[in-house]
Amino acid sequence: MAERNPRPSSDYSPDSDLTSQWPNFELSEYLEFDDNHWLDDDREESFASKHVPNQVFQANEVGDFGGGGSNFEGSSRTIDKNIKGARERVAFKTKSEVEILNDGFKWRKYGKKMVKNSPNPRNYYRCSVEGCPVKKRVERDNDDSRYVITTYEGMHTHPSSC
DNA sequence: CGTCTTTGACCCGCGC
DNA sequence: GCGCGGGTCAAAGACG
Repeated sequence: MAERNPRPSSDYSPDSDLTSQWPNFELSEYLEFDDNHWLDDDREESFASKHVPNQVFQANEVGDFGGGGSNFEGSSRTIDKNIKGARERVAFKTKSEVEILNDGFKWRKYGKKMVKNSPNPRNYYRCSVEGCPVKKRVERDNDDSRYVITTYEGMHTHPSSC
C-alpha cells in the first residue's frame, strides 16, 4: 500500500488527465436522499422511479460534476427543495474498480469501519478544504463487489478549482 | 516539509 | 440498564 490512485494533487486538467483516469464510468443507479428511504426494504423498486437507467458518464461529465457547477443540486436534479435540515444526502451506485472517484474535490480519509451487512469495509472521507462540511461515505456493494456505492453528505462551500 | 493514510479506541444514540 | 452499531477523532507513520 504504497501508492493509492493517480490522483491530481493541486491542479489537474479536467480534460485530458481526467480522461486518462476515468475513461468512462457507468453510473448504474442514482439514489436520492430525502428522508431515509433508499434501498432499504424494497430495494430497486424503491428508487426505480428516480434512478438513472444505465447512464454512462464521460470523463468530461465527471469533471463537470464539481468543477463546472457547484454541487449536485444544481448539476443533477432536485436534491434539496424541502430538506428539513441542512444535510443533503446523495448516493451514487457506480461501477468502478476503484472507490476513489475523482469528482474534482480533494478528500481525506478519516475512518474505516467494517459493516456487518457487508463483507466489505466502509470508508469515510471528508473534504480536505477547511470550511467544507461535506462528507463522503464509500462502500462496496455487498451483492456486486464491482459496484461502489458513494454517499455524499452536505454541500461544497468552495469551488473545486480556481 | 507538508500532507495524507492507517488502525484503534472512544463516544453517542437507539433498541430491547 | 445494558448492549450493539455506527460514526468520529486522534496519533503515528509513510510518501511525494
